Amino acid sequence: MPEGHTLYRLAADLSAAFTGQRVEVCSPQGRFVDGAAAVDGHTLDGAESAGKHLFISFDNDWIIHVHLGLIGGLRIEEGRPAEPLGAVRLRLVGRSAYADLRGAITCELIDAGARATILARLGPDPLREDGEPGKAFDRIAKSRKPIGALLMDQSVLAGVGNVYRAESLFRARLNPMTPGGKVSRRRWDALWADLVDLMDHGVQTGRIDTVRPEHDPEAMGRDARVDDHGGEVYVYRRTGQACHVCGSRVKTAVLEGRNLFWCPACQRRR
DNA sequence: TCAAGATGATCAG
DNA sequence: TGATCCTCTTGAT
Repeated sequence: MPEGHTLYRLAADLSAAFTGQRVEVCSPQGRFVDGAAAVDGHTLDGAESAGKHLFISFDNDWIIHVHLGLIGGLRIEEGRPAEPLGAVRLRLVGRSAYADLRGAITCELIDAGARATILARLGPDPLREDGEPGKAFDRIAKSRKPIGALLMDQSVLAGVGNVYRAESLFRARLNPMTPGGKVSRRRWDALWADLVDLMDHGVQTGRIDTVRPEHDPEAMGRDARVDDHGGEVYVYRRTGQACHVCGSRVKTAVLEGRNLFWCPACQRRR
């Protein structure tokens, strides 16, 4: 379930659970044995996220770089570690908690230089205080690609995934196929501010709620849907159902290899 | 029991 | 653009 807010939360939770502790590091699955051995028994200095990337730093200058991809997951549990269940790529064991990583697309050992290279590839992250929306706008304004594709491009904007893409565009009443160059600076700034707000809420609650009483009291309770991912949404995975706002049927199409959802009436192309 | 799909990204052609 | 990788859950058979 990883979009940027998930990684941000994980970094905070990992830091809270393990920072300053000597941790046991292993790879029960066997696919990260050498990397785990390089930091096993060392003190964990902290964890941070950037977009959908997670960096776990150790006192011997090695960093574990994790990208969960579509299906990866990292769970932190209290107490002594249980027998590993399933394919646990990486396990961290601290004084009173342990963490298991499964299904990640990337789990590798890197140094500070490689970390800097990864960060340099990423666009601004709405969750980071140093995120500069103007940098993303420079790319968007020059592009003829649809805004629905640009939002998913991590070199344009880091941390936004398929749910935030669909929902933020709906809330902006912006058609996903609108070319980047046709999006005004004013609309982009509003979209960015909304993403900051939505993703910050995601960090606080651990779920993606975009239909919220303070934003849209009328939509709440009318036909609000709690999606399987655990949040209340306007269009995401609501194909064929009535739009909460206008009643039109929510449409879907594949864009950038992922399912895109939008309301053809509220997000009419201008 | 098996196949499909899922909040992602990369690489070859 | 399509194939591929990673794991788990859900729904069809």
